Amino acid sequence: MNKKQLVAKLSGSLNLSKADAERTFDTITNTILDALKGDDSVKIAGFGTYKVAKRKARVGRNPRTGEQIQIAASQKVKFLPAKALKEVFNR
Amino acid sequence: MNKKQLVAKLSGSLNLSKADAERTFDTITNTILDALKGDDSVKIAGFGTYKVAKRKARVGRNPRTGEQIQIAASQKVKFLPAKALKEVFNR
DNA sequence: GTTACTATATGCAAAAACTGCATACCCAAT
DNA sequence: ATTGGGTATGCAGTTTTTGCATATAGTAAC
Repeated sequence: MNKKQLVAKLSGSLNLSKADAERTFDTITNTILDALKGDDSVKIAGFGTYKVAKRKARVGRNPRTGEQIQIAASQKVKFLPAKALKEVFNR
Repeated sequence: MNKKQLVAKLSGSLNLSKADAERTFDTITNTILDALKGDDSVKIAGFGTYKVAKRKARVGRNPRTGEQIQIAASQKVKFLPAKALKEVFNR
């Protein structure tokens, strides 16, 4: 499912136009993003937690050539599924 | 930020009552969940992709006793941040 | 207020992710 | 409808993450 299909479904469920459904959805993702930018994690009970994880610089390797490569430190958004979410897929 | 705080923010941004904002939010997470249950991944352009990843069975360990334990195969929801999302935190 | 969930901390084995890069593919926006 | 761009895949080898049991503390939900 892509964003377009998701918005179409929401449009029906929420009784909104597709444009409004998309605006609503974008507002939510942007709100989550802003919180993460502000160095905050976002916990959604029953769904999961979004966190920004810091990755240290390290030595990697080009799999083609085997050449060693210095990899800079970075940050990535991690999603940790909540208990309820795990259970849905494991029973 | 927790769900309550997120809903409060959305209530403002979307000009909805808190109850409606929460309903809207829950509808979205449920829609995503349903898609994942249906063995589908959910791609959200500019944000990320939710996938169900299969984890193989493996050997674990009780950290208290050191006793070895067989861990069954399982599934978990993975979130892969989109390029745009990574760039926000790495520049 | 009471119940439920979540984070944490512990040691350690094995799975999985990460790196560059080219290709194929699918989506999004023009 | 076309095209540009993000995304998936495969490759190997090293780094990183995962998740086991369990109690406690803190937070959130109802």
